[in-house]
Amino acid sequence: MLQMKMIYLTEENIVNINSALNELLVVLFRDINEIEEKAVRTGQYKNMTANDMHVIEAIGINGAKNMSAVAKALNVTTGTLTIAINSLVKKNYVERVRSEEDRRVVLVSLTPKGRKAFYHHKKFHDDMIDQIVEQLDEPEKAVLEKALTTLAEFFKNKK
Amino acid sequence: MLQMKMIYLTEENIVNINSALNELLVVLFRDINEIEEKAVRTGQYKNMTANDMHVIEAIGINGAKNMSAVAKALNVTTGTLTIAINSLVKKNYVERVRSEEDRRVVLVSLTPKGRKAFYHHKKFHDDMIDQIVEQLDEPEKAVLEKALTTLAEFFKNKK
DNA sequence: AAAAATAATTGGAGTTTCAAAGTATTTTCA
DNA sequence: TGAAAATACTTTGAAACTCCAATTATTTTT
Repeated sequence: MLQMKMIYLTEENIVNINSALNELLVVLFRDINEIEEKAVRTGQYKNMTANDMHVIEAIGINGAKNMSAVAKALNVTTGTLTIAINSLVKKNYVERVRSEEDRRVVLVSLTPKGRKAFYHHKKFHDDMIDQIVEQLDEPEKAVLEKALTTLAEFFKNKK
Repeated sequence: MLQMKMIYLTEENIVNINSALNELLVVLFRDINEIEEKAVRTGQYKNMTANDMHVIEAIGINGAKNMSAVAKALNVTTGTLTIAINSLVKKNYVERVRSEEDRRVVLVSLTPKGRKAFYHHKKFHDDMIDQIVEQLDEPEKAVLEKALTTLAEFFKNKK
């Protein structure tokens, strides 16, 4: 497969692109989480908080994880996670069992309801990406990937 | 000015781009706010929370704004904003004066210290955009803008 | 064994949030 | 004009989330 792409730019276009980019990124930064939360907290997931979603995402659907690992992934203390898990267990999104191999360890995993919530959240991401990607041809996707990689790199350095 | 760009893609590249894009966006979404907060809370701004930054950004540097307008811009109740402003006044980032024209109205504006914080935060955004933009040529910037516009559009529909 | 280390929970204190009630002021209109 | 309604903001009370430090239970080290 082979593609060729030509883009013609005027001076005026170029001047505007930088400030447009700036504005877009600022808006996205400011609203991203809020919008995601609103989009995900619908229907049967009304009683899930943004925090609940993050914890569910961190536990994931690949079997049980211990508290320390999940807390580390979320960048919170285990004390904080204990409280979050208490609430998720009460709401029946998460199951909590003590490890047989090491009785100090507590393993958390998603219940069927928790897994459904996980996929519901994932769908938001997938839809978003689909919508972006379907507007772009392959060379454009390659460019976007490059830009996002740069962005990710910028963040990694700041961390 | 005129530019011409050619990109050749193999089948394999194309398959990987979608999943790479997906992963990048997910990572950016998850970490954006946390990283921004860490990047901004340095040196003399150590005692500023992410919340403080948002309020300072919403007040801006173009004169005083009343509480309702700022609360609306931030998508919080005025009660919530009152508490945030209490803290910012105590920390000397914000000044609060009652309007002479309408004594019900409270006007908030940034102190010199608040304006410095505003520019400090702005610098983070500017640096980030510079770093991305300097890696891209003009046609590439146009593609990035297109993708971000799509993303912003996606959000607007979800709101 | 006793001491040290590890994993998680608990308790206390501080923020941030909202909804609802309260206060002060201005506008409406009868 | 002056009572009622509307507006702008603050306060209060309750819930959610956070951390740090203390505690409990268990395992590892020496």
